Amino acid sequence: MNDSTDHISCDSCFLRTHYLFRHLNDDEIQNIAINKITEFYKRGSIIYQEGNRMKGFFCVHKGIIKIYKTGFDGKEQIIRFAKPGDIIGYRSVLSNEPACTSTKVLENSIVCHIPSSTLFHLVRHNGEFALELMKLICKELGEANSYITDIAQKTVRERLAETLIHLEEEFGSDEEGILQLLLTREELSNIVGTATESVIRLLSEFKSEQLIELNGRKIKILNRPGLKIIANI
Amino acid sequence: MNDSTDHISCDSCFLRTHYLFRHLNDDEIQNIAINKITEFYKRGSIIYQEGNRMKGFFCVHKGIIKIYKTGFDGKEQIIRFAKPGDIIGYRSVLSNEPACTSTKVLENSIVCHIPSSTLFHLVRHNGEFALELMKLICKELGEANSYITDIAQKTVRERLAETLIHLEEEFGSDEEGILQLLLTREELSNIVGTATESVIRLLSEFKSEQLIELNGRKIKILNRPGLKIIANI
DNA sequence: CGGTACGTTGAGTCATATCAACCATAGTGG
DNA sequence: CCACTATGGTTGATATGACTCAACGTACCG
Repeated sequence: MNDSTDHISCDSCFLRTHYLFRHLNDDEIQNIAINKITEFYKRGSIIYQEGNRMKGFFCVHKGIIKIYKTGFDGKEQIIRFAKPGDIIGYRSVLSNEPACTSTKVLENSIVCHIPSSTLFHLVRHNGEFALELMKLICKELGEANSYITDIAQKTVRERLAETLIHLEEEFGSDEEGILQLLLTREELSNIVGTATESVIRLLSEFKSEQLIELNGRKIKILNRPGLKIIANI
Repeated sequence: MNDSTDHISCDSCFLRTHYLFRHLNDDEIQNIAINKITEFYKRGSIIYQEGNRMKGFFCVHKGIIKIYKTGFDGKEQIIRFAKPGDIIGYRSVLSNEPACTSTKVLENSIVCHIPSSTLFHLVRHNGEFALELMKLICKELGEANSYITDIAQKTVRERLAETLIHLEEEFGSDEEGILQLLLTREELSNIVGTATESVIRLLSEFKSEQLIELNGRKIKILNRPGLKIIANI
């Protein structure tokens, strides 16, 4: 399912100057470079699953990954997506608990595995890194809290409209205005928290209301403000 | 609404050796002691609200506080509760964003306000503290993720049963087996994410099924395993 | 004593889930 | 090359969980 490809150099990695890693000094980068393992994962492969003991976390270099929990009846609930620059699996490492989510690759991905010890060392010895990481976790927490309120209070129709808006904000759309991230109807329903059939029906409602255009998995937003009104945002 | 009562000494505070603060050295404790403000909040008062700019975070010394978001139609969604030893408001401080939740006092509380600068200083200079704080945030994040899955996939009946179990686990019950934390039906509905009437109906269903005993806000769990089966846990 | 907040119950409605059938597509293996 | 299977998408019919609205009871408080 995955190949080890040690081609990505940390020095030249675009993530060097972005996000989390901008406060690392040369030694710290070297430490990561020595200990990291770069892996290629094909679409459909699973990086880790609920219950796994994690030996480190992953930094996404390329690709898109969905992060989900499995409900007791086996239905997936998608929690978020990870894209280049995002890190996954850090929660379990920091808490020293088994993973509470699973991660599946949606677009062929290159991820770097960084061992737990490196993470702990950085948090302990680089305050700026610790702060940056905390900000990131807090951002995720804030989003999770909003998500809770949405799912608890909004209708499926509202949530679906909101999901479309979010998908465009997070992954953008191509020249033709088609959402970059192609999802199955079932995956959409696993974000919204509803039945697949409901997503299908509501999408065609949106289509007949001239809000979107449909072509298989390709979704084009025609009327963003209209969708936002439906979504109450 | 609140009085400044500077009686709580950090040296003798029971939180000194617990949770988050166990890795602080004497200087760091002194720094907190000098800069903190101890405040008393009466039942019903609001410590901070969505949108507020935070100048620091709060450490709960005594009392119980509910943390909630307000949906667009004004309905509260309770995210979690804070009890002695918990900290609140840190998310906004760390992210340097306005508060995204509001906090209301359910039981008369004593909280210590610790300024942002102290928090940042600790994270930057005490790696063990940073790690401990991260664990705490990660725990909250893990719970939020489970909550999302629950609300999205379980029925109201299942969620209400689960809520009762959680309330007992978190706050315990007295000698008679009555849940310590007394909530209005509306507050229960704001945890579960449903209408007040639905909570009332389901509670009396549970009662007639001998799962619980009701006496106003006092709820006594008679059949915990039964509730867990309903809740799917 | 009137006001306010909370709790309860009933009736009606609607959004959404469920079940079932069917179609399209692509990949597989004999 | 065709039958076979799996996966995903669509539609219709039906069932029902949960919400809304409305009325009323209760308790406490100033």
